[in-house]
Amino acid sequence: MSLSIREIARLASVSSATVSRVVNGSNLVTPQTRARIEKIINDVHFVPDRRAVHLKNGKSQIYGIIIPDLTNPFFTELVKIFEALLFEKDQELLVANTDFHATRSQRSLHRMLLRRVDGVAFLGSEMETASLEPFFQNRIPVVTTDHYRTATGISDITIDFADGMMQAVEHLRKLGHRQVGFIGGTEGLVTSRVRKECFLDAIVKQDMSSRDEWMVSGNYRIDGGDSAMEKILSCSRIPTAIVTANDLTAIGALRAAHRHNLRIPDDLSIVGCDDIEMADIVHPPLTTLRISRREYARMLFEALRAASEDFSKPGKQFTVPMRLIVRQSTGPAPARSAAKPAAAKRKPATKSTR
Amino acid sequence: MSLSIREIARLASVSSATVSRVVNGSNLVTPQTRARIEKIINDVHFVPDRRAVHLKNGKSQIYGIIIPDLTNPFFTELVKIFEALLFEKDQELLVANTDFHATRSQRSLHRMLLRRVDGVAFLGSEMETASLEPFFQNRIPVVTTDHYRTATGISDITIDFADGMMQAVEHLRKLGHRQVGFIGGTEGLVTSRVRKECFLDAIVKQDMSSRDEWMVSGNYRIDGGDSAMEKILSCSRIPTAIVTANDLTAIGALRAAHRHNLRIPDDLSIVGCDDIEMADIVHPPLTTLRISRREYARMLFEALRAASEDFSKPGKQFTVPMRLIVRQSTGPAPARSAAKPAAAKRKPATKSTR
DNA sequence: ATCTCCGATGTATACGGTTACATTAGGGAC
DNA sequence: GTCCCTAATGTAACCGTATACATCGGAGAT
Repeated sequence: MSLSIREIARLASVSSATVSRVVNGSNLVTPQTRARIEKIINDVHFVPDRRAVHLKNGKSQIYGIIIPDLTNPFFTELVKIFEALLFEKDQELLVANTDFHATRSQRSLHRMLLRRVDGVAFLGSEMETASLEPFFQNRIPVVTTDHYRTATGISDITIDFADGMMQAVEHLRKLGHRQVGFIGGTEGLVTSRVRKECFLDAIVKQDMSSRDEWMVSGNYRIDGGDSAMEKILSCSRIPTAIVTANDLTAIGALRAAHRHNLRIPDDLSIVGCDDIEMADIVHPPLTTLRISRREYARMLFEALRAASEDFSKPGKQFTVPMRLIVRQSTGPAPARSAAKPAAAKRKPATKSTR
Repeated sequence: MSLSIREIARLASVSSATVSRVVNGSNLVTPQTRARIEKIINDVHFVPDRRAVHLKNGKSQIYGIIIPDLTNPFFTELVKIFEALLFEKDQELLVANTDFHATRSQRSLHRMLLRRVDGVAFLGSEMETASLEPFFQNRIPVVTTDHYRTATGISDITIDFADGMMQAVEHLRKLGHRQVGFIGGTEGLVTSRVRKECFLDAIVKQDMSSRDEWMVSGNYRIDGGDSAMEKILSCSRIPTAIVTANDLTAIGALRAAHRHNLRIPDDLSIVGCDDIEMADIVHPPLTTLRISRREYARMLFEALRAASEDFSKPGKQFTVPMRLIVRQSTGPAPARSAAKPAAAKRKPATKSTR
């Protein structure tokens, strides 16, 4: 069907080895021979099949990335940077989206294995540690996130939520807030638990308080933040500030708050997390905990590169810092302390005519 | 290094063919033999190398998608749906981001070729038709967008901007607008030219008017929309409505308008294009021309699938419809006709304390 | 003129699977 | 007991490339 190196060899009346040398720029070929073969290659549009090369030399020049939500800007910005890093090294990126499903995560991991990718960045949801065993066996580097364990060839990256939440809570405390709520991520994920615990820890350490009914789960998406906010607003008392598991959640919370005619930040302060581009565009712009995608992507890349070079080295534990970016969704705590402001009665309909 | 099928064969004292049969579930194996081999496979965590399979049977089970901007939600939503479609068929997706660079487009295309992917969806920026020649030669299906030409194995998808712009302009006309501006996409791209021409066509056909100085280029991103809007607002007269090349552009325009204390839609109406999720979240929610990602992704998929099955068939030209979604960024034209409203004098600084 | 040496090219095998074809063994029909 | 058929297994070639090693021939040294 498609041309092979032997076919070219036949056309040029040389051996396949010589053609291979020409293709790979070996200097063991006469300029004349080279020219002749190159002409033929151009004439027939011959393009060598890299798959054979990869099969031959082991490496596939493909990296895989498994992420939970391809529509979350945080991940796409990350993927974009990561892809650019790979592009420079002539490597490519296989993308798998899991929608937070554990089974999709597992299947995606297994496929990466079948393909013998050169490395996998697993940012997906839960995964059994056991499923990384075959990667070790096949000497395929892996970098996980929030897995809190490393092994030979397997590194881990965690985000410094402990510090981040501390910054966010301190910021709120200085603004006079004492009653703070939290909208978390998808129920049952390790990363959700971590965020929540770090938040609670910060609250306790700074002598502030929260309530069980103000700790609601979201789903890391806008709609989840929206309905979580609805739940909080239906409590008999509401907090003066809310911290969220990520920016999309915060944006959803913002939308629900607007629907209830709450003024942000006058009636309620909201803190996001990630600092996606959108955070600066919504109204009001979000105060949020920034996670540098560039730094994050570089860690993913470095972790995999290091393990590629010397697989025997033990994996490394990386930590990504968080930095509070103060914008306009947080402000001084309202005078009424944790009481429902008048405006919070739900207006039956907005002017929406959609 | 990593286990091969022959290694398993040796451990089980059978031939590699038998192991292969076990792996592929052939019924030409005794239950006892099968059980014995399966046990060994499990014990040593053997995972067959798909690359060899692909090399053998030609297909690689990988599709490639080349897109201009991985951070544009329109594309990521598209990629997500496309990936899900492939996932069902046990196929995978290689993603390449071009950032609108022609050279990156070319290189990405070439790499897809080297990999012998089973098909390529090219949503990138410009590309020479000639670079598709080797895809034809290697019988690799391609689907392009806004390329306005097809060939054997090469399909094309275009968005019905002519109809879409007509809907948008008609909507504005009914609201009393007569003076309409346009913020386009990146200068020099075919798709930008098409959008602009369709807009102008609609304006002329509906007896409305525009001005050269109200026709500004953006870059399909938020910042481009923002600065394009700045340009329009610096004109001696400004239009009462503005149509944009995509939602991100519209959102940027919105931001600039807010900065100038223009009320939307009271002072100025804005129409977006794409209907990304964000369009419904910004303030005010955007009136926009919806392009169904699901439909679009399915066309990409169908085009490639059809060509995979029978490469000899000529490519097909698909058209994606646009549908106007009216939200709150458009309203009746202001009384002052194309005159600058008082508020449009730029306030030196907003309350931004960022 | 002979011997070396090296540059240019060819030969053959490996990579890890699949599979057409060959081989073997065991059971049923006669 | 022979013959035949078939189910189970083995053998070997192939996919497209890289490359270790073999070969060949000409230039330079002696």
